[in-house]
Amino acid sequence: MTNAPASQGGLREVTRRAVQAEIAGRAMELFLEQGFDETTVDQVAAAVGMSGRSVFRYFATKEDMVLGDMLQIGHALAAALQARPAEESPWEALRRALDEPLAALKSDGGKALARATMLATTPALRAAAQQKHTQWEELLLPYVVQRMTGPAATRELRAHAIVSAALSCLDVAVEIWTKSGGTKALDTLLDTAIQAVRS
Amino acid sequence: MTNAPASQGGLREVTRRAVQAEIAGRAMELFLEQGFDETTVDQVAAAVGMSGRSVFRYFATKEDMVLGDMLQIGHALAAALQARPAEESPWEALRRALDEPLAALKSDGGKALARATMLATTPALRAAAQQKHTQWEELLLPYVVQRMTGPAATRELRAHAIVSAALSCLDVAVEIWTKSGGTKALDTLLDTAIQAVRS
DNA sequence: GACAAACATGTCAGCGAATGACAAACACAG
DNA sequence: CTGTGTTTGTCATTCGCTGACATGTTTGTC
Repeated sequence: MTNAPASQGGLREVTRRAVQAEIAGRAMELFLEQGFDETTVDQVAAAVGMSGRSVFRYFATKEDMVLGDMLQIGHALAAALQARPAEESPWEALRRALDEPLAALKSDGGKALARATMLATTPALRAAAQQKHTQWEELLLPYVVQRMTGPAATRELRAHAIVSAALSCLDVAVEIWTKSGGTKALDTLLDTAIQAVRS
Repeated sequence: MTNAPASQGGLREVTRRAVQAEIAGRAMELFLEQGFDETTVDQVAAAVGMSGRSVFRYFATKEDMVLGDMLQIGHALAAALQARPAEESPWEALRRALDEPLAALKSDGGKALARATMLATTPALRAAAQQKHTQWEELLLPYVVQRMTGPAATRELRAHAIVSAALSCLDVAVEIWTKSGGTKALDTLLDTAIQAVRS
């Protein structure tokens, strides 16, 4: 009546996001405190005052409490890639598209670093992150294919190889970055990695 | 004790390997028949006539029944890389070191293809395979670092990037290979992928 | 304001992977 | 045969995760 349903159940979606963020935040605290594997889902649930079952209605897996936003970032990355000028080569466009997420990591200060460190030292999280990484590849692939020249028959293969290699460079750069305690410049590391690969 | 004093005390180790192979074989049959996720460890155990608990004394995880030999291959790969002439560039040496495992895949006929297909379509296996892939990186890294020229400060970073990119190329090539049903030449796919990345 | 549909939550029950503890069966040295 | 060490089975338990059911709580409609 008086209120337009904004965006059809918009309120529900807002509260849902809020609860999700609350869970992720508390979970992150506990994980950093006592480790990811050493923290049970029920502990997280208790910390936010709900049942363990309900937590799984907000996150499909325990890992998603840490990596839940990576899919969003992937979409943002794809959008940024699509927005790059068509003249840029695949490598160039990919590198530029990574600028924004890279800056986000830097501005986030120690929080992103702590997260990256935990991610690097927890096998279960590493595995989950690599899965997201694969999703990114699928999101980015079409926009790289568009930029490919040369024989059409191998276009998909070559585009896929470039995307995968670029993300590998990102991973390596982030790894060295975390090992350095965040002192080294992440964008320089990435540039060096990419240049080395393209030697 | 998942690890072994290996070469010493041969008989025990031999029987152990034999049982391991037996389990892996039966497991593979069941997995291909009814799917990896749809097969319980107890089913595999029953098929080889032992308790579920004992199966876990031969394989640390269910995934290892499929991927158990990947670590060995990694060591073989590292040895092959080390054996390449010192004049070869990192990329060249890595490519040549991959020749043998590639040939093994080809000669194995449909078996390797079926395995690769299941691996590609089962998230849990993909994740585990990527973990082994990371182990490979660590095994190969030192021998690539040896081959690096240029500023020493970034040598590790650049070497790591190249190794990671090379294995990414391998993954992409294998993926297209499985999608093609094994018709396309795997080594050509890999060459094309590497060339594209180094553009 | 009443009512029905949609949604969120708690509770209970269960599956399957993985681990620890203990006892029995076995091989093998002396 | 006896003692030692390894392998295996059995039992119990933890933990991630899912399904089913019941109970409220919103939300939108008449």
